[in-house]
Amino acid sequence: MAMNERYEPQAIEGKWQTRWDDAGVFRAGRRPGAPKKYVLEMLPYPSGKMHMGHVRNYLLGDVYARYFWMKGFDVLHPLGWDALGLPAENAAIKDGVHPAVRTAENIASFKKEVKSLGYCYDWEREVNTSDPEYYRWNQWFFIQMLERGLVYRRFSKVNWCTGCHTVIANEQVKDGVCERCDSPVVDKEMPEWAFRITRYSQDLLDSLDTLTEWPHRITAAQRNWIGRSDGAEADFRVQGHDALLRVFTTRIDTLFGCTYVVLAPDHKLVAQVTTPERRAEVEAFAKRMAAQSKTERLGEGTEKEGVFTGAYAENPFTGQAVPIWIANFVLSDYGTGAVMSVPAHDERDFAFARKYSLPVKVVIHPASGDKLPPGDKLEAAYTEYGVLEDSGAYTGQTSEQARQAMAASLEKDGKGKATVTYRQKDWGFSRQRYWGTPIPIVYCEKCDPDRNGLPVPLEQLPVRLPEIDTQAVLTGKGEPPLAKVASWVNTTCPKCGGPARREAETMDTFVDSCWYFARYLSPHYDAAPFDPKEAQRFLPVDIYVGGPEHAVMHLLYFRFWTRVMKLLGLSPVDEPVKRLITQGIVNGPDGRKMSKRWGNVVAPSSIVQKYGADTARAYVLFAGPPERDFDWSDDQVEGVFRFLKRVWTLAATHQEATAGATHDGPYEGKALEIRRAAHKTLKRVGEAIERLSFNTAIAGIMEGVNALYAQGTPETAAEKAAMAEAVRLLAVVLTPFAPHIADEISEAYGSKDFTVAQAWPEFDPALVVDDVIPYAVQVNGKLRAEIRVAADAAEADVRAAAEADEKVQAALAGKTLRKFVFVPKRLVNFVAT
RNA sequence: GGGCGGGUGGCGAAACUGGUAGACGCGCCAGACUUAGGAUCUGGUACCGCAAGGUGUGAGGGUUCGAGUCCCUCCUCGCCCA
Repeated sequence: MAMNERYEPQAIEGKWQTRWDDAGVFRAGRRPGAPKKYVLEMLPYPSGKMHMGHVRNYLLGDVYARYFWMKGFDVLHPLGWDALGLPAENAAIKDGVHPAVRTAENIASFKKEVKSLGYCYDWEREVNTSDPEYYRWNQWFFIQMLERGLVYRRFSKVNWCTGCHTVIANEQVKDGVCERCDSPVVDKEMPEWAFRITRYSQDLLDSLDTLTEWPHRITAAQRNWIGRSDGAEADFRVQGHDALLRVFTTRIDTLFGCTYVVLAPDHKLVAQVTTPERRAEVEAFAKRMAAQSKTERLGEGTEKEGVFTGAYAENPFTGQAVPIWIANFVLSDYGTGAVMSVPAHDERDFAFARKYSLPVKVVIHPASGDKLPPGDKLEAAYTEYGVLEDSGAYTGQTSEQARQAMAASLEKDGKGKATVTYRQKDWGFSRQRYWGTPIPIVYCEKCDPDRNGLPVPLEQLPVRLPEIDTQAVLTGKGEPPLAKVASWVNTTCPKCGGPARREAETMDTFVDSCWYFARYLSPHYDAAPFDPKEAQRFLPVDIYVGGPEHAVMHLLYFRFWTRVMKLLGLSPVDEPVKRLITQGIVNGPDGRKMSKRWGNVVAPSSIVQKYGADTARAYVLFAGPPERDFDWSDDQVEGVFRFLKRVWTLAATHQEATAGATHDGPYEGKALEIRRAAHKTLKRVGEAIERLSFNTAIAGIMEGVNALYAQGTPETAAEKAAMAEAVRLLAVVLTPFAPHIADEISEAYGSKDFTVAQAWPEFDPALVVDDVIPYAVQVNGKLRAEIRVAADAAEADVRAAAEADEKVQAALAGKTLRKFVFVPKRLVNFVAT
């Protein structure tokens, strides 16, 4: 069929999307004998409208998925919906629309937009986390984990968001406010359910070393978040009491410099050891601290403060008595909730000691250079490692030696030991919300008087969310919404059959995204969360694309869950993802984050409408490297559109004349140049894709198109055949970036198959090397001339050609040659004085 | 404060293991075709200079025949963690 003269994306894109769908070209499993690739983008929360961040995210995966199809792999590239969660419920509180209704609407419109960009998803595998057939497996995992001690109920201080009226995770607290709604977060004592992720802290840490294809910043963030710290515990005897005070320190080598110890205000020994005359002040202080949040207590500008308890503790090595204080900067849930203070060698302790006139004793000196002044003259804490002084038997040892020796000695005497602590805490996942996975637990007063909770029997899963009167139940206030649904919350005990109550809390939605990547393997499987046979075939994910903001939440939780799935015998892999790609942000044209507030939002739909999906795709990829942020530019979009028009015009111009052109003999002259341009482009684009350099891949195609234009109209049969081949190859290399125009051109040039179903051809090595190449000629490192010589010219020939150049001769005149540098196929350098 | 990234033309950016800095695109300038063009095509475009030539990758030093790239000191912007 003859191509239209004008490039009209609107006229072709919908057609190809329908054809791809109808033919099912993107269905995984079509090539059972071929090696697989699993390409995945992070599960989207379906807001009504797609934004550019989504477009970019899915494109990065899409380029790979298409490229891998063409490379002959069996590709799994699915998409689904993170459909439970707060935004839909918050909206319901405002306008009374049931979250399920709103979510369904949002998914429908979001999906329509996704489809308009021509992504190559296998829609047969779409999953929706709000479907009971999905969340029943959250419940199933919960029960399996409960049986294995990986889920437990605890009574603890939780982060309570005053805006969302729910508990949120540590990771969701930013600067003391909720990252979702910016409301203040306060500490609240509540019972909650938690995953024992800390059982895997060390493994999650060690295994980071195997994630060699993850961005360094992400593994670094996880390492930091897990926060392993190697330290020691030491017991101080409390004078006048039969009590030991256990402190945690990372600097046991400074123990001889300890001049006081500090307890967390809520440490359990405080009440016991405080002397009667200090009691009033200590209690008042503790009460004040209890009312403050963690961030208030530890915030940047917060003054260190504390009070003396009146009690004394004995240094386990020297027996020396030091006062016991309580202070705001010691937290009960880190380490042992008690620290030994060594003001000479810790900044915080130093500031505290100076404020309250406590003694400062120097016990570490720098390994080289001047010694420190005595404690009372010290101007700042010396916190580096060094050599011990005034430290009994350890004097003269280095910090490193003393850390080992002192911890060993404590352990031998039963006064302490070397320990490892982690900053990472267990993952509290109870949420006082409706639109989440019901926690499959019932409370029976008869069978379970301690209210530990009884698991719902597996055969009764899923525990479905009840139908509700939205306005009556979702008020945003008070007890968990499900507690108000009497017909649901009142149930029978699975053990005795008597009356019981259901757990009214729901799960954090991060649970959903922990294992969705495995559900895609067999989205309708009903014997387990997924089919282990498929896991053997498709796991791990080969390429995972998403935002770097998920460095420590989702990406840590789902690594944890991967371990659970292995433990349960479902999956064979240790890590979920081989290669992680974190994409940069698409900012507005003004350089600010796209936001309604700034009025700088560029809607993907408007770009698709005006220029077509191919332009939107190619522009977003051309704008810069995947990991980097970029500012939207309307002018650059125009430029990319212009490029696609050039591609179209090139193809349309030569279509008729080259149709059926064949040539058997060798190619020469213009025909050869056309073939060279095409094969060089093929090589360059393939290499750029492998390197994740999509912007230069597109630049390479642009160069190829420019080179073909420069060749003008093909005249001979050889030229026509070469041009037809070149246009077909152009369609091939365009496929990952601009698949619609690629298929349209390919079809017009006689192809019977989708470009994505064709093989990515091998370039002809003979066509990508030039016969004559330029050499740079330098004299003393400065460029003086450029010469063109045969590509296979020997050093002597290149040198002779270089010496023959006038400019080189001028530069060398009157000088003595000291050295000659020859870099094959690059440059020569005359070093002369 | 700690960790991690970045600083290259008027702008977005290229430059594989040290080897012609600025590919490709935008913008701008000129020309062609046009009644016209903000369509399209062709050419030019780092800076200074008429030119020869010189200078240039945040600043300063170093290693090297040769440094955007490696080493040291510093400035600056961004993100994450405190």
